[in-house]
Amino acid sequence: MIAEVCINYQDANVDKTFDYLVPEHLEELVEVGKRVYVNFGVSNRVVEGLIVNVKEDTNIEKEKLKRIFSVIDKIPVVSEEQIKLAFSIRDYYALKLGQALELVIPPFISNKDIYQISAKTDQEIDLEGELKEIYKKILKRPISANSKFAKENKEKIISLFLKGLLKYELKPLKSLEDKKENMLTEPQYGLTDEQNRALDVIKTAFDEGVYKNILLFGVTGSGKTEVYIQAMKYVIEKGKSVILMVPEISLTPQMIESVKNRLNTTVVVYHSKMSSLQRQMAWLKLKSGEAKVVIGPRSAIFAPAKELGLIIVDEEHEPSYKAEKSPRINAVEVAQMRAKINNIPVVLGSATPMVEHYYWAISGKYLLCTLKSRVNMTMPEVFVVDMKKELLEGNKSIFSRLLLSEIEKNLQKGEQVLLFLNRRGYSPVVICRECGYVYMCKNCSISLTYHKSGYLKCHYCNYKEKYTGICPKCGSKYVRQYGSGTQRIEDEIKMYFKDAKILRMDKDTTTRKDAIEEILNRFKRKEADILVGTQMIAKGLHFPDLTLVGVINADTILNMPDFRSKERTFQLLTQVAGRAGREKQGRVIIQTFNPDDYSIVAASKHDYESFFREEIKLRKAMGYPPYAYIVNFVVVSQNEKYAQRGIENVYRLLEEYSKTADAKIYGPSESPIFKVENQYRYHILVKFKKALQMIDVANKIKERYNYNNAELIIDVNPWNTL
DNA sequence: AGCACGCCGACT
DNA sequence: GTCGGCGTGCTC
Repeated sequence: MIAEVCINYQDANVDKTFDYLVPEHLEELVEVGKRVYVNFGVSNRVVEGLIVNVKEDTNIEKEKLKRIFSVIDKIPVVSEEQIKLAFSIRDYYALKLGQALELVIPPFISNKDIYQISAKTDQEIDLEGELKEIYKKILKRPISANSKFAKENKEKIISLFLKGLLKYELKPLKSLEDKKENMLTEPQYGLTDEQNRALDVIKTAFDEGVYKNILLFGVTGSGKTEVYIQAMKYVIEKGKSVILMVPEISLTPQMIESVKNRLNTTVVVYHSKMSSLQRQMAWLKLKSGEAKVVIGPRSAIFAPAKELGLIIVDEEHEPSYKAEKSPRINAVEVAQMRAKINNIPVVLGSATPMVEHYYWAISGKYLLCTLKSRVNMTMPEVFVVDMKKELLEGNKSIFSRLLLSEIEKNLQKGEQVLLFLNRRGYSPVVICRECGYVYMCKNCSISLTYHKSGYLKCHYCNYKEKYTGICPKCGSKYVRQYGSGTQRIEDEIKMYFKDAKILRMDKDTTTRKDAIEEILNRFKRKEADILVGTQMIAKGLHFPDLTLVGVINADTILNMPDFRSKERTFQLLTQVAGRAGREKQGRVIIQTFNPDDYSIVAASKHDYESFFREEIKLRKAMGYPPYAYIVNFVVVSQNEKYAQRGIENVYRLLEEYSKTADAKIYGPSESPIFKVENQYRYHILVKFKKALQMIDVANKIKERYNYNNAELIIDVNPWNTL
């Protein structure tokens, strides 16, 4: 018996598996997905590894193989399905095997805090000196695998393991069962024809047992959630489990509640902010099959759901599904890989589908289900205000005359207002008027934002310094703040409407736990008339008396140097507009310097189709997705020279490997934000015509890049190239 | 990660 | 000549 083992998956430096001989006494314990201790390298040091495959004697020269000397886990910590998924992820994102496996290994397993070490027999064994002391201690009472004692005596404990005296096992769990609430309520408002059709498509795909993408394109309030719930019910009744992905757990409490109440099974939530014990419980419930539904953000796609039958991705266009840090996976793509492995359907739900997904839906690659009619709701009226014109006509304020008069009306009627600006702080730029000096972050090539607290802050690395009002370069007192963030909006609104009660919700006011919920509840109880905020107020909120939404500056996203900027603008405007008048008639005012831009015009008319038609033309002309597959090769180092040398290496490799592929190379060049957290960044953007060629070239470069002074990050299908 | 191997300059 | 610098590559 031979076990294929991935070594050191935590530090991810070894990018292949190794064959080990399984000694006879371990044959029964060895299983794919369990961790083992093995000797590794010339010095034979003891390392942890994960069994990814078990095979019978083949042609391998067994004399060359080392032997596994102990099996750590009683039950596999990773399923064979999850290992397959890790291999797919490694191939697609050109990751090292260890990096990919780390994604499917539950975090608490790495922490080892649910494991304990105990003695195998209850007899005192004949041992010498310190070993005896340690053994006696463990015999008396099992120790936590993560304890200080275990760490301090690692070597000796391992040698006790080698003697076969200790075992490694799951700690008995404290009973933390949450009460099963039996609040099963049936839907009132029955399914509409459109909903029924969508449900049938999902059921059929599930019954057929094939991998298929189903795009559920439904406007806000068209009842997507109801379709999800009915589809989940169907799948659960057939004994299979479901993963429901949501962009952000804190903003979807209503959905979680209704799923919990409506489904006759244990539903677990799976995300990084849970306590370690909560996560262990969720993990065990899924692993045992007790829980058939898991809800969570990006990381939930790796949950150990047993016999997976369906994956649903709600708000599939949300950027939070794409990881911004390496490994830069996209949970939607991972969902598709996992569905493919299991031969099951994926439902992608959105009111503003990602351009690629809609393109594939109308070209027949995906199935398309459309929900057009809104349940008990009307669309808000949208006004686009040309801020150039406002300026020409003498209005120098941040607010247009229309917005001010509409706010006034709302305050008089006692109805609420939402003001949206995609920028926190007071002013994003501070400039000396005498010498032109711009305050920059010491660690990043980013201008510092002035905050009302009297500090200048970097929104990339959180560096902050006290604001003195005196130019550090020339000593002048004529330093001025330019542009506005949410803090300034709040201040200026107070000047116009002295009696209005205002709440602000952005990253700065929501650092405390539960702060988001608190602010939203206060607004819901009508303790404030106006809510000012960033992105986070755009999603899923529902306030009956909110009838006016103001977008202070629609251009902040539009002007980003990114091919998705128009799509993001359309999505965000549509989303934030959807907050107005969900029960009463609502109004939306969009302030912009580009009133004719198609993304803004289409959003104001609630017209996805016309936005898509314009956007897809542009994508085709410029050779962007879905007409190309993009990889961003980024090389990063604290030392500018090293980063430069690294990217030159990548360029040489690219020239060599992309010869036979249909590829266009852009760069190398400095990344748009050259320095972040004291790391210099160079990048090369490559467009491929064929996905397979992209994967092939990216993997070859990963294998051949060996310049240790600068790290190479390969971003497949990037969402931002800053 | 470690460790060995090997190709080059420095130097008893 | 050979000692050791570190760049490169391997570890079942």
